[in-house]
Amino acid sequence: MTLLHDEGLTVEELAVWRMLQRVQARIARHLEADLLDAHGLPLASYEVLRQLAEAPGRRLRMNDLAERVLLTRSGLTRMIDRLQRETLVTREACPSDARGLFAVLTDRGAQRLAEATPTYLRGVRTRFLDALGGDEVGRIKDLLHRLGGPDAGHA
Amino acid sequence: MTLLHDEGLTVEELAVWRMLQRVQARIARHLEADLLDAHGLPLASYEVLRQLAEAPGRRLRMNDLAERVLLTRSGLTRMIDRLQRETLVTREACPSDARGLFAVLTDRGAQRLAEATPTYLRGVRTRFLDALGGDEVGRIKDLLHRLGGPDAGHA
DNA sequence: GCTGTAAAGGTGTTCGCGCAACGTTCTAAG
DNA sequence: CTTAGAACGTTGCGCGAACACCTTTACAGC
Repeated sequence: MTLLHDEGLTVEELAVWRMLQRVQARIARHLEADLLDAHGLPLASYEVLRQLAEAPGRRLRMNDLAERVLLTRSGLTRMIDRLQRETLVTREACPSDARGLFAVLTDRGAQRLAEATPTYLRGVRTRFLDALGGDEVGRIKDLLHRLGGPDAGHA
Repeated sequence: MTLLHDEGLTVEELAVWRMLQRVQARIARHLEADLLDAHGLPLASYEVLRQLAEAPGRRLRMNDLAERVLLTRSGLTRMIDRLQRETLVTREACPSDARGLFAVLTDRGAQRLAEATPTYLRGVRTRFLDALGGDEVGRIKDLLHRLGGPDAGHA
């Protein structure tokens, strides 16, 4: 229980944070590689398509979508540009607010998502869940939920 | 316990992975911002300096260091270039292997690290640990350790 | 000794992202 | 009605990272 400096952190606590970083990065990198060379789809793009697929009307406001996929609005603009170039997504005006735009999943986008999803799920299974006991999923979920703040809950 | 596709994942399991991503990204972004505007030091640079400070002789082979900070070798080359420009790090030849280079922490680097560390630790405390009960640290450490694979253990 | 293979590190290039600034539209206060 | 401020999305810019490739060195087999 050796304390570090005057912040009252133990080395163990610090190590936990480092581990969290490593684990997340490692898994994300694997998933990215899997998706990329099986479907030419970056992980971030996959997440965007998935969010849209889950949203009512397959559409989400840019701002809203940006928050969900942890991108800035400008970052999302470029991402949607790319996806639109591949005709996986369209932009549609928002009737109730002329400032707003919807990102809308196209049929091709939905199909592409469907193709990639098995790869993604298999990756999550093998890179992540297999290392955990089934009962531990519930516990880690509980812990992460506490860390996720007030949002972060989208079953 | 609804299952997804044919991979045998539950929605809960998938949600846990998403949460892990969100939590890590959110915290890292906060730490980055804190370090950046208090000391003009990106989080990744901080991690490099810290790894060097903890290493015997304040030095690490480039390849070795790259793995620890989750960078490719080329990424680390540029990073060390930058840190060297600020005289926080030096490169030294490896006596036993002419191909090898050490990245070595300078005194200025150590000092800069010391200045930034309270900010870093305070960030980890407030953005991460405060949301956890003390007893939960041990549990999450155990879980992450399992996910971290054979390495990832540096107290 | 040579030769082939692998490893270490660096370089050219490309790409994705965040920040700051901008135009547009909505909304509230007067 | 007018005007100040905020919200939404986009754009110019610079930075940081990965990928593919290159040089140099180490090490194995013959």
